[in-house]
Amino acid sequence: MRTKFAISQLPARQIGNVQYDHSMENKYYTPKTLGDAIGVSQSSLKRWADRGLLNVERTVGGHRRIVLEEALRFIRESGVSIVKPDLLGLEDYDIDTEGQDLDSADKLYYALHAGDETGVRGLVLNQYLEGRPLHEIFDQDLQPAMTRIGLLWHDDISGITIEHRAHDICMQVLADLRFRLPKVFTKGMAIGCSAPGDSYSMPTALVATALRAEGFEAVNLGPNLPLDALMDECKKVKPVLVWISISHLKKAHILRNDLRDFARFLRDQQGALVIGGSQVSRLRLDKDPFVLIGKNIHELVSISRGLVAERMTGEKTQETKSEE
Amino acid sequence: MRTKFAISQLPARQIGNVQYDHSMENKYYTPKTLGDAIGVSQSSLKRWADRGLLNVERTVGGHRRIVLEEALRFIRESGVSIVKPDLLGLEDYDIDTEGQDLDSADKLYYALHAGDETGVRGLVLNQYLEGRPLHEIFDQDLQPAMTRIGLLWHDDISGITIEHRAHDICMQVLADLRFRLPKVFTKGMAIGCSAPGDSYSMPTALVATALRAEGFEAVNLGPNLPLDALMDECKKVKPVLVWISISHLKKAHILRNDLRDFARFLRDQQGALVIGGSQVSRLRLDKDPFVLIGKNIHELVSISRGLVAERMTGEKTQETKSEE
DNA sequence: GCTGGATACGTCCATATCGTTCAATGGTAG
DNA sequence: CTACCATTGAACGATATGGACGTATCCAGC
Repeated sequence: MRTKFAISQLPARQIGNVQYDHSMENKYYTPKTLGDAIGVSQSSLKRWADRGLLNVERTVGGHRRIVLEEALRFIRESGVSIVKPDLLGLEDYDIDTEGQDLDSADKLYYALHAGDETGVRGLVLNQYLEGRPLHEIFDQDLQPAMTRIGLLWHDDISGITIEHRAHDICMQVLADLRFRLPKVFTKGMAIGCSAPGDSYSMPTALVATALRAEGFEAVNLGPNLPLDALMDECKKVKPVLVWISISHLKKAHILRNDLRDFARFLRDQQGALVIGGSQVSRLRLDKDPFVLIGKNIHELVSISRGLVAERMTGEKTQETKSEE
Repeated sequence: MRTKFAISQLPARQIGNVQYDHSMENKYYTPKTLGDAIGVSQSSLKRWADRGLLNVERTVGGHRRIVLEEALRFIRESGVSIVKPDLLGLEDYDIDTEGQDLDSADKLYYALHAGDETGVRGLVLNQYLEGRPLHEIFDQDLQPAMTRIGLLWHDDISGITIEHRAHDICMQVLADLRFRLPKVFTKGMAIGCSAPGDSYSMPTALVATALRAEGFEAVNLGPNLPLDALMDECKKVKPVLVWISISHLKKAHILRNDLRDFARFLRDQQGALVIGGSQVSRLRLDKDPFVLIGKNIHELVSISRGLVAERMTGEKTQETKSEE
């Protein structure tokens, strides 16, 4: 094992172009990564390194590189706390992962599986801060993870508790997220719920959160809402968009007709109905021109953008002259 | 008494590492920020920290950094008032009461009725920071307000949407609260859910939050959990306390027997079962010496304190391995 | 191999915080 | 009223922090 010293220039050793030193299985971190991970500025990190508090190696070009063990030693001995553990790859939910690299969806699954509330929050928040759209995180990470956890259900009785706990954690993180989103509601009102008889609360919460991120003033009415109550509310607030999530379906034929009518009612007051959820296909409403279908949250968000765009142009012509 | 505020999504500028404009991970506050926020000099803050009244972490260079939860705990327990809420990521908030004097329960009712999410959050947090115990806020303000809103249900169809919306807001505020509580789990593990067949999610969330504030590592398994799944989980984590909320009751006789057995099973592994909720009296379990009944959250919290006290004395004779 | 955007380099500076001392304030007991 | 004690906020020089600057390096994508 090669000795590592700070400050003085190390012998030329090309480590810059790879993040891994394959010969030693060492992982290097840049000052930015480590700085973000422990929540200090790069300036401070540089100063500490130059003072010898943190041992760094240097690339040929003079850039600092920090080995994982040294980063950990420094964190432990200096007493600084880790703000974003996942930046260091430290979220080891070692259930059946043998040191392999996990993508964000896998990490989320393991964190949910382990009931690690803080971990889940951190993972989702970081993804969002790194610029990933919420609908993408939801569609590609959160929902698959929950589906996967739902499958445990069949294997073992403990799968039920894991699923319930994961559900609770998701709802908490969603609430946290919804609250932290900038409250700029430029696109009008959106309102939604789960279909009557459907008591799944997560899908509709996901939609509400994603739509808030899109700039809608999204009001979530939660699971299992009678359609006439929803209609009554729509008469009052005139939403641009109404979503209904359908993850559990009892009386398909009744709901189908109700949704048809509801969509037309909304149309009359310049609103649109978007339905989604795992059971939506059973309703066979894909031919109906007034009922929009979002197969996932991304689609729903796309539809919402279309609606707003259309509304803009529609209002512009309406200002001048309204023609049939 | 002029501290009325809610939490703002726009955080204090320049705290710690933040380089994104709307920092979602507001981790640390500097003495200046906190001092300005509560209107005291940095000198006093330093002295309090040195005397151990306020827990601070230190940067490598020795500067004090305060985490938000600790700041809120200190504000709450020391009774200082917040002068500039926005510095802590809270925003000035005053509900429009048209001059009339309303108590906090009434204000909460109106805010919930109006769907004013920010208002509800502000009111609850305000009460909490003024030193009122969470269980008291829940028992005397939140639950009565929700009950009152539930009554609207009968008058008018719009009562249904109001109730759903209020429920969603409550769940959000609870999540927010749970997140802001200091995470010191000194009293052991607590675990709970709503009874099988009971799909009300709020009571069990209230309990989880109150128990966290009490120092339990409370895990909420949400509504409608089969008892055998709960039992399976209890075998694994050996909770000190298990709560079951019963707001809706179908097969009373079956559940009664199950709960009896469950309570005895828990007893055998040093745990206690506490049940509560509006339908609890129908179970007629008040004679059973092993099934504890908490008529409200305050009672449940009291019971939990008793349990811990008893456990302490019990362990003193046992002298098992001590923790660091 | 070349190239462009992202990132880090070294350096400088404004501001914040450090530990400490000291004067002002306010309550209390004699 | 005075003497005493506790608390507070302001001041001090020294140090720490984070951001800004122009230049240099890194590395992924072609």
